[in-house]
Amino acid sequence: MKDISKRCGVSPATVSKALNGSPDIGEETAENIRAVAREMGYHPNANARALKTKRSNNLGVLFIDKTQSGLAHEYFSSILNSFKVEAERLGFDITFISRNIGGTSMTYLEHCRYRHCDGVVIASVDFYDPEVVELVKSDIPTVTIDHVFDNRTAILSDNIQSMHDLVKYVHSRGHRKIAFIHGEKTSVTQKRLASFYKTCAELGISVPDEYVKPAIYHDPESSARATRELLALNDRPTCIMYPDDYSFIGGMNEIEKCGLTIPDDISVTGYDGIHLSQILRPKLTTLFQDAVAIGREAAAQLVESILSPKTFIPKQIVIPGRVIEGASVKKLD
Amino acid sequence: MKDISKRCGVSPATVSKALNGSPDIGEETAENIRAVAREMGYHPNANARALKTKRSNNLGVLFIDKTQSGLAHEYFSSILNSFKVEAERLGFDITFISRNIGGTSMTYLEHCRYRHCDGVVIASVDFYDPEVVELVKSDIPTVTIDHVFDNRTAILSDNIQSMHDLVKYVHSRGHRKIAFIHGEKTSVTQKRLASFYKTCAELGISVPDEYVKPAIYHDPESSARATRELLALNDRPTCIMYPDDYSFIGGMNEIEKCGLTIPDDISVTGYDGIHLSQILRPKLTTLFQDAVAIGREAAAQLVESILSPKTFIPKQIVIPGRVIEGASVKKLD
DNA sequence: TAGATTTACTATATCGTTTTCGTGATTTTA
DNA sequence: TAAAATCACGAAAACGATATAGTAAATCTA
Repeated sequence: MKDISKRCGVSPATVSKALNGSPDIGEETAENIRAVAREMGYHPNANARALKTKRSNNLGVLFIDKTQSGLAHEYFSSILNSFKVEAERLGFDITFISRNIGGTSMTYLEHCRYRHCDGVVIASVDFYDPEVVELVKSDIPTVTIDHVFDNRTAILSDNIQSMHDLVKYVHSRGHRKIAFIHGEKTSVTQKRLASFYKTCAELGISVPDEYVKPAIYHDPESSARATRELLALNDRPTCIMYPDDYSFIGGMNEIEKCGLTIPDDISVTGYDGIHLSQILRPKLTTLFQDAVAIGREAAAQLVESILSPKTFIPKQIVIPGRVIEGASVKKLD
Repeated sequence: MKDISKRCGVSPATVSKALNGSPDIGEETAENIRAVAREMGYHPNANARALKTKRSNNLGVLFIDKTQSGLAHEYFSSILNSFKVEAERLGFDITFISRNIGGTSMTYLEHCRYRHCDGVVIASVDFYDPEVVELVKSDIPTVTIDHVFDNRTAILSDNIQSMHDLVKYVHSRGHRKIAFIHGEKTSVTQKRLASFYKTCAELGISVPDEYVKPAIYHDPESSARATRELLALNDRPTCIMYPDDYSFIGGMNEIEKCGLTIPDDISVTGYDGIHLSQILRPKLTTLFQDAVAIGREAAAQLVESILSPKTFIPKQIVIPGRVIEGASVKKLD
C-alpha cells in the first residue's frame, strides 16, 4: 500500500480508503488507485487487517465425530460443505477448531480466540462437554446444529415432523407392526423416539417394547444385532425403521442372511437420504434431511449475527425434511 | 502482554521472550511471567504474530471434487482428515482455499497470499488448471497428492504396484478372463491401466479390447452401464474390476438384475478399501489405499519444507496399498 | 586487576492495515 | 459576498506481537 501511495502521489490512508470504497475519496483518484493496485499485483494482508479491525473474516468450525473417522458421515460432511460454500460467498474463510494445536493443548475457546474467529458453528459434538459449553457461553457468536442452547441460534432438522411423516407413510402402506431401531441417546434421538411413539398412538398402533431397539448411529454392526433380535421375535414386525441409511446396510445383511427379501418379506426405512440410499436396490425409502439448507442457513445466520450484533435476535430455525419414497416399503393389504 | 509486563515490572520484550522460551531470560523471571500470564488469562494473537513473523501457522487446503459434492469421496475426506490431524499436531491450522471469496473472485494463489498460508496441499483437482499451475509454480511450498509436478513434493498412492497385486490375486484365484472398468483419464487412471495391461501380459492373459470399459470415478451409474455392456458380451469375463468401491454398487445392481450372484456367477473387485466395502455381503475384495498415511505424510512433508526451506529437498513419496481379501472373487479350478 | 565475555534485560522500530481527527480548498447558502 | 457546509485528502496513532541492537551488571580470564 505504501508503494501504491507513492506511485499515485497520495497517502496510504487514501489508498486504504479507495480500495475499501470509502465515500470520501474522489471518484477519479479512487479509480486511479484501483488501477495501479491491480497493476502492481496488490493484495491485502488478512492478518494486518484483522489486527486492526478486530474482524478476521474467519469462522470456526467445531465438528468432531466421536468415532474420529473424520468426515465420514455424509449428513455432516454435507452440512459442512454447504456451510463452507455459503460462508465463502459471504467473504468468510473457515478454520477447524480443535484442542491440541502444536502439542500445547488449548480449549476450544482458546483456539477460537487465538485465531480470532468472528463466529463458530458447532455440530456433531458432545454438547455437554464443559469446553463446548464454555465456548457457547462466551461472547463469540455461535450457531449450533441439531441442539439448542439458551438464547443462542440453532439450526434444527425437523425430527419431530419428519418422524411423524415417515411413520405415517409406513402406516399408509398398510403396516401395523412397526419396529424402530434408534441411535444412542441424544436430543435428536429423543425427538425421533417421542415422535415415533406419539404418531403410532395417533394412528392407533400399539408398540410392544421389544419393537424398539437401541443401536449406534452410523454403525452397521449394532444395527445388525438389533435386526437379528427383531427377526427372532415370535411376532415379527412387518417393517423395520433404521436410525440412518448407512446403518441399514448392517440390517440388510442380516435380513438377507435369513433368506428374506426386501421388501417382499420385510419392509425397511432409513433416515438421512444420503446418496448411497438411492443407488441401492431396492431404493431405500428414507427421510431426506436437507443438509444443504441446514449448512447454508447456519452460515447465513452466523454471519448476520456477526455483522449486526446489535439487532440480531437469536433464533431457532427448523428445516423441514421430506420422505423419499423408494421401493423398500411394501404395500400390504 | 503490556499488562503482563507491567504486573511483572519488566518490558514487553521480556514477556514475549519468556513466553516463547527464549534462552536469554532468567529462569526465575520467566517462570514468574508465565505464571502471571496464565493467571491473567493471556493468549497470543495469531494475527499479530503472523504479521510480525511472516509465518501464519496456517496451511492451505486445495480440495475440489469436480462433482461439487463436497467431501463425499471417502478416500479424499479421509486423506483430508488425516492431514488435518497431523498438521494440528505440528501446530498448524488449516484453511480451505477457494476462488470466489466474498463475491470478489481471486485466484487460488491470491487467496493463499491473502491468508498468508505457509504452505498448501493440493488434491483431487484439475492439475492442469492454470490457476493450480500458477500456485504450484509460486514460492509457496506445496505438496500434491497423486500427481507429480517438477521439483515439487508429491505423495503418491502406489497405483502401479497395487494394480499389479490386485490383478495377480485375481489370477491366483484361477481367473483368466478379467475385465477392467477404469475411471476418467487422469495420471492415476493411466497408471492403473498400464499396470493392468502389463501384469496381464506378464501372466500370459490376453485382454480383448471389449474387456476394458471407461466409466467415471465414484459414479455408480456409469459403472452400471459398463457392467451391462460386459454382461452382454458373448464371451463374458469371469471377473470385473471396478474403478472404486463406491462405483461397484452400480455394477452390483446390474449383476443382480441379471439374476447373477456374486461371486458364484461372477467375481468382482473394488478399489479404495472404504469402510462400506467391508460391510457389504459378500465382503468386497478390494485394494486398500492408505489414506491415513498419505494425509499424514503430506502434512509432515509440507511442514518440514516450511520449517527447513534451505535443506528441504522435494521428493516423491510412494505409499503402498494392500489387497484386502474379501469374498467377492471366487476360486476357480 | 583490567579487560573481555557473558547474562539478563530494555528501548525501539516494525509488520500492513485502518481509523480518527484535522485541514485547506471548494461549493453552497442566505 | 461572507459565512457555513461539504469535499477530498493527509498525519499520525494504533492493533499485538517480535526482532534487533544496545546496555548495565555480573562473571570470567590471564
